[in-house]
Amino acid sequence: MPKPNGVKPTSSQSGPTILDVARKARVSKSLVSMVIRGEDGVSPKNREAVLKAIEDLNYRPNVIARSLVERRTRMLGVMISDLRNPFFGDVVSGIQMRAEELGYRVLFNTGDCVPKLEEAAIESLLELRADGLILAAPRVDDAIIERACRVLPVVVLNRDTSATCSDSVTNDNIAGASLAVEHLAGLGHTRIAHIDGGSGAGASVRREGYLRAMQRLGLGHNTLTIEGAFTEEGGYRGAREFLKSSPLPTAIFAANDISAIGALRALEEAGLHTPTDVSVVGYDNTSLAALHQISLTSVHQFGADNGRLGVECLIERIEGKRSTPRHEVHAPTLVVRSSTGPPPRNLKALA
Amino acid sequence: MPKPNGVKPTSSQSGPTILDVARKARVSKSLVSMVIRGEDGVSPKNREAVLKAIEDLNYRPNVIARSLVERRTRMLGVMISDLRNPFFGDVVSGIQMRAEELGYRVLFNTGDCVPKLEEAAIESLLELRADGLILAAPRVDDAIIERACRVLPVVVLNRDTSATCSDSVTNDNIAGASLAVEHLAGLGHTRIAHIDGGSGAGASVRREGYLRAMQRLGLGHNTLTIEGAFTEEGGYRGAREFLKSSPLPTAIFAANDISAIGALRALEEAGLHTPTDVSVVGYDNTSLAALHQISLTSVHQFGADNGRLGVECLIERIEGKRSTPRHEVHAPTLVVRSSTGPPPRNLKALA
DNA sequence: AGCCGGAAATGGAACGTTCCAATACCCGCC
DNA sequence: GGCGGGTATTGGAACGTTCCATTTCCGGCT
Repeated sequence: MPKPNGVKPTSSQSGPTILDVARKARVSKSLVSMVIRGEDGVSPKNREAVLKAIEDLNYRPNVIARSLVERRTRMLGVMISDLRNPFFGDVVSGIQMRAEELGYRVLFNTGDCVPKLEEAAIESLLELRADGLILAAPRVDDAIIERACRVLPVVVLNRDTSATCSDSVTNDNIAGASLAVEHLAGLGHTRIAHIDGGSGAGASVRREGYLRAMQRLGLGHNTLTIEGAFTEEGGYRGAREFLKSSPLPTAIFAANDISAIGALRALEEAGLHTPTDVSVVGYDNTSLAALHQISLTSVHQFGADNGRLGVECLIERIEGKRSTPRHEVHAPTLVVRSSTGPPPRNLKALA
Repeated sequence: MPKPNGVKPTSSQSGPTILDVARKARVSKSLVSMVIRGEDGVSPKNREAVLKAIEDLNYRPNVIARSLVERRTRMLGVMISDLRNPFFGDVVSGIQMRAEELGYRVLFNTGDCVPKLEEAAIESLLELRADGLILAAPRVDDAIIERACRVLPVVVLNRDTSATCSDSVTNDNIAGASLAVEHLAGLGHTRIAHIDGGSGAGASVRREGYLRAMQRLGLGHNTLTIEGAFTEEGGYRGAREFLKSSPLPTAIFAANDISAIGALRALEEAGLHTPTDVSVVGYDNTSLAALHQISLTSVHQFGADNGRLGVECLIERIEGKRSTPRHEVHAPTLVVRSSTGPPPRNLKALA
C-alpha cells in the first residue's frame, strides 16, 4: 500500500483535531483555537465558519493536549474514603456544585477505606496532574498528605490532621461530642459510654471531646471508651463489648450514625430497648438517622457546606490568591430524635 | 535580565521531567522512558542509575503527556447517577477492583440524578478522552448514549436501554418483579400494589414485570400501579397515594429499597403495621434493607458483580477483542426478611 | 500615491511523553 | 584484526493543543 503523498492522513482513529477544523473552515489553527477559547478579535465571518466546521465535524477539544501546554488541568481531584456512607453523598454534592460554578471539573476516586488503596488513589490523582486535591476523611498517614502538599494544594475535609501544609475544613468534633454528652447528661444519664471510630478520621478527637465533656460535667469517673469503627460492624462489635460491662451504662455515644445503627442492632439482639433501657446518639445526621424506623438522635454536620468551602479554599490556593494555610472549623448542631430519653429508673437506683 | 545561554532552565514550576532524570542519570531520555515502562533490554547498571535519579528527584511520570502520544488514557470514565443510594457503593466497589486488576484507572463523576447535569458529566468524561465509559443507571436520553457510543465503547449498567450500540449489564427486572409478586402471592396476598420508579432507570421494566406476574397468577384484575420515584420521598408520596385506594391492597412492591423505606414511613404514620397490616417488598437489597430496624424483604441484585462485569465488557471492547454488543442479564434472587407476612385475616374476608 | 496604525490572521515553538529507525558498542571467531 | 550479529543506547518525529511574535490586511489621512 503506497502511502499518500504528503497529504496528512486527516486523523482517522481518534476524532477530528483542530487542524481538521482549520482546514474545513479555511483558516489557520490559531484562529480556530481563538474561537474555541472565546477570545475576541476574530471577524464575525470567520468565527461563523469555524463554528460551523466544528459542528459539521463533531469536533471536541482535546483537553489532554490543552492541559499539556497550559500546564494545568482545571481538574480537582477528590478522594472519598467511604462511598457507602451517605454522609459523603452530601459532601460530594457540595463539591461538585461549587466546582462547576467556579469553572473546574471534578474527578472522584476512592480507596474503599483501605489506607494502602487510598494512597494509590491519591497517587493516581497526582499523576493525572489535578490542579488541587480534596481528601474527604482520608485514612492515610499524615506523611502522605504532607508529600502531596509539596506538589499541589491540598484540602483535608472532616479529619483533624497535624499536617500543617494543607488547608482543612472540619466540624468542631470537640463541640459535637459535647453536644451529645450534654444532651444525655441533661436527660439524667450519668454513665455514658463511647464507642469510638477506632483509627478512622476524626475518631480520636471525638473521643477526646467525649472525655472532656464527661470531666467537665463531673462524670469523669464514669467514662467508658470502647474501640469501634466508622462502620455498622464496628458499632455492632463495640456494643457487644459494651454489654459485658457492669453496671451497664445507660447511654451510648457512637462515633457516627452507621456505627450507632450497628450498636442498635446489638442492643436489640440482647433484648434491650431504645431508649427505655439504653439511649443512643450518633454523629453526622445522615439520611439514615432520619429514617423513621431508626430515628436516631445525632450530631449534625454540614456535609454539603464543607464540600463547597473545601472547593473554595482549594481554588484560592490554585489561583495563587493565598499561600498560608486556612483551617475552617464549623460548629455542629444536635438533632434530637427518639433514640434518646431519660435513663431507666431501676438502673438509676442501682448506680 | 539576560536569558541563560542555551541551557534549558531545568523546569522550575511543575516538577521534574523525564529529561531532568536523564540528565541526572547521564543517559538519554529514551532510556529513562524504557525503565519507566519496565521494558527489558536495559543494562542493570543504567536501570539502577535511572531508578536512583527518579527517586532523588521525586520524579512522577506525566500521564497527560503520555496519554497524548499514546492516544489512550487507560482511564475508565464512570458516571454514577446517585451517590446517595448505597447500592451504587457496591457497584463502584466492583468497578474499582476489577479495573485495578486489569491495569486501568477509574474516574467517577455524577450528575446528581439531574439529566442535564448527567449529560454534562458524560461530556466531561468524553473530553477527558477516557478510553471507555460506564454509565450506572443513567437518567439521560438514549440519544445521548448513542452519541457517546460513536466516540468510545460504552457500557450501561442497571438500566434497560434501547440503544443498541452499547454493551449492558442489568439484572433481569422482569424476573425480579416476579420474585417479589410470587413471594407475596405465595403468602396469600391477592391485592398487591406497585409503587414504581417514575422515569428512573429500569422503572418501566419492573412495572412491566409486576403486571405480567400479576396476570400470570390470575390477579390481573387486582393490579394497582402508583407513580413514585427511586427516592425515599418518592416512596413516601406513592404510599400516601396508595392509602387513598379502597379496598386497600394488602401488599406493596416498591421500585427499590429507598422508596420502600419511604413507603414504610407513610404506612407507619397512617397507623398501619408491617407486615401485619401491609407487607412491603423492596428492590436492590442494599445495606439499608439489611438494617435490623428495617429488615426489608428485597430483591437482591449483585451490584459489585455488575460493576466487575461492566469493566470486563468495556475492556474487551477497548482492546478490540470484540466489536458486537454484549448484553448481560443476571438473575436476581429474593431475600426474605420481616417486612412481609400473610395478609390480615379480616381484610382477606372483606375481599 | 504613499504611508501609518490598528485589527485580524498566521506559522512556529513549546508542553512531556512514546515510538521507531538508526547508531554505537561489545564479544567471539575465523 | 576485521567482521558479523546481537544487545544497548540514542536522537528525532509525533501527539493536539496554546501562546507569542510576526505578518497581512485594510481604511483613512496627508
